[in-house]
Amino acid sequence: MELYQLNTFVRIADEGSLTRAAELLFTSQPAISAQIKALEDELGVTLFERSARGMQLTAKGRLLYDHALSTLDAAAQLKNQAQQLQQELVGEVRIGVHTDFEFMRIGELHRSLQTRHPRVSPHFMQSMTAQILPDIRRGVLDGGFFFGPCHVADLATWELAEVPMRIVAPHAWQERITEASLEQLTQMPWVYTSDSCPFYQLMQTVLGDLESTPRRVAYCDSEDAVRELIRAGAGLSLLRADDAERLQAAGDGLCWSGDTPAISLCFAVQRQRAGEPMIDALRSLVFDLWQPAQPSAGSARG
Amino acid sequence: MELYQLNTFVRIADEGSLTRAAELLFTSQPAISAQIKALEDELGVTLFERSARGMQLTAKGRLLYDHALSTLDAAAQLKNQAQQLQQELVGEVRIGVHTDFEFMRIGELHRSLQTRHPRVSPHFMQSMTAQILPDIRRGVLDGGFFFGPCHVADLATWELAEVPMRIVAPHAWQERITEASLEQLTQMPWVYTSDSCPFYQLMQTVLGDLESTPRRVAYCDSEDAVRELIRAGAGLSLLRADDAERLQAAGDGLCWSGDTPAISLCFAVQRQRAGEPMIDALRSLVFDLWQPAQPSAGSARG
DNA sequence: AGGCGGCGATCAGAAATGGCGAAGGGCACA
DNA sequence: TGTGCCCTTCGCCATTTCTGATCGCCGCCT
Repeated sequence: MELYQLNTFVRIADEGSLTRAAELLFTSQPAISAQIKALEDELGVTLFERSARGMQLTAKGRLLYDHALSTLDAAAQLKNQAQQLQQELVGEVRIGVHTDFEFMRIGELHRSLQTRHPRVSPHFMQSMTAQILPDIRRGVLDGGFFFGPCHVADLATWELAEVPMRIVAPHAWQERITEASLEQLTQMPWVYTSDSCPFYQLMQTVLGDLESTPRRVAYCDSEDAVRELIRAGAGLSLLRADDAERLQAAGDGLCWSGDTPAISLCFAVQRQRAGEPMIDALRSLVFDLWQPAQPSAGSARG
Repeated sequence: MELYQLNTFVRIADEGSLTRAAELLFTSQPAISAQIKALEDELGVTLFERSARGMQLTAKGRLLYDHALSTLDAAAQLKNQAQQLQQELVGEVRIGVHTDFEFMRIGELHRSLQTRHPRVSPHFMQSMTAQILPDIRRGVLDGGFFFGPCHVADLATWELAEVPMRIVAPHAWQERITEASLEQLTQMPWVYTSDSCPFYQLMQTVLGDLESTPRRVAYCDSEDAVRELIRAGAGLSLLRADDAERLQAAGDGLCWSGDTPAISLCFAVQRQRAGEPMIDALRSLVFDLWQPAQPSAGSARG
């Protein structure tokens, strides 16, 4: 029993005539005669009464007709679903997020993903730059945000924005910080991040040129820990400007007034997966959200 | 897209391996590989991810899997239904009933039919012997009861029972009837039935031998009319014994005490349809109900 | 009553399709 | 680096399916 036979079956039943059904099915009359014969043989049921005026369902045929219809219906639904899925993205994407979700506008990203690709379910995994890049490499993540430097040899990366930074001190250090030079800040105790962290590299850039190396009183991996240590009066550190100002507004820290270089907010995917529809859609949505000045900056070209 | 492809599809999905699925389907591995390839091409959707460990559903494949299952399910239901219908009788039977339904135990017949052949819906059509036999001939009725003589040239008939008859007179004729001879009854006015009615023939049998032909004051077609005319005092007539006694009990008539020949209750179907399962089942149920002495009496042999 | 037209069944040959075994390439695991 | 497993591809064969012609049947029209 095959679908083409069932289709023929209902067609003949609807038309009441084998000959007319054959025309509608763009085939010959003997062909579908044989199909029905085979179907009747297999089912062990006479489906039609043959007469000089055509073919008419028997009582049993009428009962089986409904089942044939629903079978064909289910098959049609399958084809429809497939048709829809053809153009549609389906599956999961795992996206690494290296800093707080609010700043990264993950809510907006999620909303636009849901709208444009409703069958894609995103996993937003909070992590750190130092974790995210190897996870993308290993395929644990499909894409991820990170803080620059943007160029990463073996990944496709794009710079999304420049994020202003601030040097922040504990609140109690007001008189020591105000008017202090960068040189003078170096003498004070610093809360450092691990050396794989881009903040570390930024600190090296800012402080590394000076003669005196800064005093490191602590190392930590997360911005949250940095904030907490500043709040606790442990030492100075670098924070995103918006973060730093919030800290200052809450009376938990002080922003140093001098210039501080910005850091690049970047996005990365595996280079060899850059052409995949899912990856491409993800990149496209991230771009829509962040509107980077040069859409394909960074190492994506290389 | 055909059912065998869908079957292969779910089999591979369940097994997670094309090779194992091929074994279970008693076919070769290249064969079902081609089937899936054709299915994927037709649907425009990649159903499986191929790896060195086997085949695994893609996200889209997982969505289509359910539809494939329900299609196969509907097809299986069709086959089951057909399987059941193979041994089952389905359709309508039209049965002619020549006298009142209660006497003919139509309720019981209906019940046994419903029990043994639930998909058969009977039409019980009240009629008269003179109508029923031609209706069977013409195929308007599939079978029917009638009053004998049982032998009907071109039909298959069976005698079910001997039904005792009575000569019944109006209630007011008590003194005229009691002790009257058949010869004397003939002198009185008679309610006759049409000459195609077996009651007529029975009357002819009973009265025809006598010298004096009976006085016919009325002709009518239905037993109901006969009863009513007796009740109204119009004349004598023949009735089924049970009917006659009920009439007498109600004070509406008098049973003549002399002997009256019985009439045969018979059942008929078209001779050439005697082998059809539906006809045969009907006959069988009628026999179960009436338990005739010689199951295949009458002209069924001839 | 007889001929005509339409319908489904059947048949032989042709076309298409599905299946098989062998060979090939990729990946994991040892 | 080699071995084994797994899916794909290829050429060939067997079976199925389709086609066009023909037949027999029945209802309808003349």
